[in-house]
Amino acid sequence: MAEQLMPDAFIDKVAQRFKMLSEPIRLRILNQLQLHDEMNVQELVDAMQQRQATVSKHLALLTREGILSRRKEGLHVYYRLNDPSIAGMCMLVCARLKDEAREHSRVILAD
Amino acid sequence: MAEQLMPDAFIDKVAQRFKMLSEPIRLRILNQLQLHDEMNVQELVDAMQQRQATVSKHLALLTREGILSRRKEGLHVYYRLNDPSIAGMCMLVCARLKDEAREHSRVILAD
DNA sequence: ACACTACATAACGACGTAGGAATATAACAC
DNA sequence: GTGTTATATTCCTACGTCGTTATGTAGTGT
Repeated sequence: MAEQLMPDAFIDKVAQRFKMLSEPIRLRILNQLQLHDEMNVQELVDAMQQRQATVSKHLALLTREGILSRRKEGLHVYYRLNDPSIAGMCMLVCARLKDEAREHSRVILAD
Repeated sequence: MAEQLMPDAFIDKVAQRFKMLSEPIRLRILNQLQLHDEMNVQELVDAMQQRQATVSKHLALLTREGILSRRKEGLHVYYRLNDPSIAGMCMLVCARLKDEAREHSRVILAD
């Protein structure tokens, strides 16, 4: 008999963590921060093509969740990735999506 | 320079996948299906303590997303986990949450 | 045919959260 | 102090999705 995926007591927190990763703009922010170790808000605003308020709000969410760290330096605030599990999660999902795509095309071709 | 977490073209699909995992009730369904390989709707309704319509809708979402598979047998419909990446994702998140909790208590104790 | 069961779906209201505009706050320069 | 810049926050509206209720549909049995 297989074990549980997660303890019942963790379910709400796990759901919350996944929710933080369920917005494309937040994933794009994480993607940027993976490329450039550290970025300030304006740099992210430029990269995201989104309003400063919008970016700031997502940064606040990700930081409260522990996914980003925040470092203030003068007028600027620098963010960086603070969750070593993120990379693995994204890799897992991407690999799975590729598998699905491959499987799907195989089925299509089999017709 | 680190690589991207995911290709830009995948971002929307990755976000969608995470969104499917961002509801406690859906995680509880996945947890049940991990324990009992295959369950029909009524069995899941009983385990979830939720209305049949509610459970059916979440099952439909997870199935359309490719996370569950569906097998009809007479009047009953049996669902099972169909995404081998789910277990790894949940493990990663849970491990991370535990790390955070440990780190947090360390900080607290250090005061 | 009718009745019953298991499940799916539609219509509805409630709530959460996204983005936009405006405003507040903080740090610097003068 | 005033002014300016970088960032955070508040208020608002719009939209998505949750759960509930009611109804539809498919399969079985008589």
